[in-house]
Amino acid sequence: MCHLCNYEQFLSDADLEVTSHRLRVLEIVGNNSCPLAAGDVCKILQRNHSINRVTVYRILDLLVQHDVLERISSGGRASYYGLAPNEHHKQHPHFYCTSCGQMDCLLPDSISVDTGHLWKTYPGRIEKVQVRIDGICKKCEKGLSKQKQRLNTNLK
Amino acid sequence: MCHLCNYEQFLSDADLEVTSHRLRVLEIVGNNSCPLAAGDVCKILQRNHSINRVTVYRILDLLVQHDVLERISSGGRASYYGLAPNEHHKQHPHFYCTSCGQMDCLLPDSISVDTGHLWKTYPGRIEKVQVRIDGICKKCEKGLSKQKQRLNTNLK
DNA sequence: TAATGACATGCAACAAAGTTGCATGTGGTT
DNA sequence: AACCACATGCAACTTTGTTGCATGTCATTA
Repeated sequence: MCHLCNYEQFLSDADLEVTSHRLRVLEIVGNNSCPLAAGDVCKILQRNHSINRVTVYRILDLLVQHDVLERISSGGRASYYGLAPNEHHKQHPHFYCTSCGQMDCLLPDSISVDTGHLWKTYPGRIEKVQVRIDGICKKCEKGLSKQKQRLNTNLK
Repeated sequence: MCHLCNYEQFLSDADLEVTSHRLRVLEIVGNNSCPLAAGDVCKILQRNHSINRVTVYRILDLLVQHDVLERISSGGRASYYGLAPNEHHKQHPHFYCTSCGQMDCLLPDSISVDTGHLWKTYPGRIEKVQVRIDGICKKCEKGLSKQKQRLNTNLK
């Protein structure tokens, strides 16, 4: 989402050792225009480097725990990852295409949500409010792709 | 969610053959106060009847396709199922407890979402706006349960 | 320099949730 | 009775992720 970010700084600010694997995972997720599934990150990394699938999962978990990345659930089975909201990246909703599995970021204020009442009245602890739009993306509507188009074009 | 519903009617209105398995799956989901995962539906059914896991998945899929049920994605790995919005059941947001996996229904107007602008401007087809609150439910906050409490108490 | 310890990574096996292909059962129609 | 459509069962498979343990790496200390 951003080529201006200093990813090394992100890691050390989060008290994480800076390793090449961690940096690469973070760069791939951070520089991508839309959230990526763990499997996608794997595939992209393995085009040029050798890295174990499990390591990718562990790094993603670690980065989510330390609030560097955000885990975004989709209408499908995989979780997606994007940069966590920070001073340069406002929280925003996402669009999930149920046809090709592509997940897009929407503008932060394309949808307004008022959760004020719930925060005041809900008896448990609220950690995150997630808004997701499901539907069919432009490309799929035009019939440019039937299924999992992203996996065949962007990746692999 | 409702004991006033005529589930047989729901099935035939959706042009679906009424079988005992389908009716039982629909009753279990429909009469439960919160959405259930496919595995939960299985366990509940298998307390009194013999039914194959795959059949439960297929029936749930079928009912979602015919807009009798709604598939609700959680912050976890499983999908949850509840009655689809209809004249007696307004669409509403859900609360997902990341500790015990319990998913609760919130009141339809506990959160207000304005998607008007997006509907007018988004270049694809919007099918569903899903709002989910993630957090820790009351029971878990009180330490009444560590993990997967629901599976140990309500079910099984 | 060698030993130590902390932690990052790799690898194999496992697990949960869901899907697929094919066989069998069932109920209505010819 | 023969046939057909469709519901269900069963085994095997897939995807996504997790766990336990072995190994590698690097900084610190003896």
